[in-house]
Amino acid sequence: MTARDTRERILDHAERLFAEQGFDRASLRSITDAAEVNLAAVNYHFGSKADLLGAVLERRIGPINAERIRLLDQAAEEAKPELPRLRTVLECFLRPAVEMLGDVDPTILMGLGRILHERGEEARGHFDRLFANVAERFLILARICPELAPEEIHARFHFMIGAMLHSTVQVGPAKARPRPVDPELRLAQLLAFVEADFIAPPAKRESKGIELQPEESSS
Amino acid sequence: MTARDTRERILDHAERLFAEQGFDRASLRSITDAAEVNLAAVNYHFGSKADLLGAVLERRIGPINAERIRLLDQAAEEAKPELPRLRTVLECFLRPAVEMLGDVDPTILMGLGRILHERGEEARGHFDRLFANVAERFLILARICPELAPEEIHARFHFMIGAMLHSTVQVGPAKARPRPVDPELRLAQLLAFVEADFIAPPAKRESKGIELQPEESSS
DNA sequence: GTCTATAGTAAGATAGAC
DNA sequence: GTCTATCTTACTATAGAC
Repeated sequence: MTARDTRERILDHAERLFAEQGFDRASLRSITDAAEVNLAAVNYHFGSKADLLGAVLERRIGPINAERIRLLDQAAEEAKPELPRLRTVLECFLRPAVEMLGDVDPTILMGLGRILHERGEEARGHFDRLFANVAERFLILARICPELAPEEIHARFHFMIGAMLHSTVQVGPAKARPRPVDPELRLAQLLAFVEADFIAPPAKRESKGIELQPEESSS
Repeated sequence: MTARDTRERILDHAERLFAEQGFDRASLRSITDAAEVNLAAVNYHFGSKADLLGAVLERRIGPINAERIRLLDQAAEEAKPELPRLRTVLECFLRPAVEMLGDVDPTILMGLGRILHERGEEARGHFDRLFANVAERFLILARICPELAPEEIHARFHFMIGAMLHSTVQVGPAKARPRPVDPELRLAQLLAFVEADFIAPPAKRESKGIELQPEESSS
């Protein structure tokens, strides 16, 4: 077995087990046992359990974010000397995720999405690092929506990311979750939702979007 | 300090720490330190960490479910010899939660809601136990919606519970979450959403309700 | 790069004195 | 009921042979 095999095998099973059980409950032993590699290989290749999670997320999200930037550059080029339309920019953000994650087991997507919530502050580090480039490039939104203050743009961008993550956390029995949906349809729905969020006037965003079902709980 | 104080103090701080950090990361030691009680008191009063979580959930959800059943009995009595209206029954389910949780710190509600997701199978036991009575009584929905198969009723009921839990998992930076919303407004919104879910024709429930933002992820 | 063996830590649980 | 002290277990991480 080559070193590359070992690395990939660890990543594959770490991803699955993190998603299935959460970061804390998935032990390195269970991961290396499943991957049929030695326990010490994790620290050799990744340094620590936290960095292993980082690598897992990087492998999924990195290519998506690279594609986002590629599409955005292309859209900006085509629109010159104007700015691209809001919807176009949002599509540059959403399309790579919908397309590149379409074939991934939804259970894994849900699980990884949950992990980014689960461990607020610790995951925040991974999160910020992974999205640093994308967030910076998509500041073009500030020029497309000049009526929104920078903090407002920032909040809405985070809201958009959050809505995507949020929507991964499916609830109820598995069979109640209808599965295959046409990717273009999904993209259109998501786009409509997110665009509405960006078009909304500043301030006073109480009863909109995902807030439509107000916070409620545990019962 | 009386025994009752000890019990309540443990429950208070366990609830907070479970909500803030999740079940696994909140250690019994951190809980007993915060509550200023002895470590062994947890096992004395609750038996185990898992049972402590059960008691925390019971304390919040138990009274709500009791009130749900009380309201449903009352509605059924008033409607005799007819069946109560669908909306009335759903309101019997939703109102106690909205009213009785209105004053609870949203952070705690979110945290507890997340825990019920977080640890799928383990939490499922608590979940089923806590909702057993309520689920049984609300089978009256099957008679009110005779066009829906029993499994369909069951799925939609779970979907309703899930939607409530789901909506607790707020995302994005804390300041982006607008807070105080009029309870009656929240109830009305939630009711509209849930009623729409129940009124929908059988099968083919793909692009409705919370599914409106399709499953998507990690990016 | 891979392995064995183990150090070091933190956790849940409990026995037994008071 | 409460406390101290301890048992047992599981984990991450690493040192060092190969």
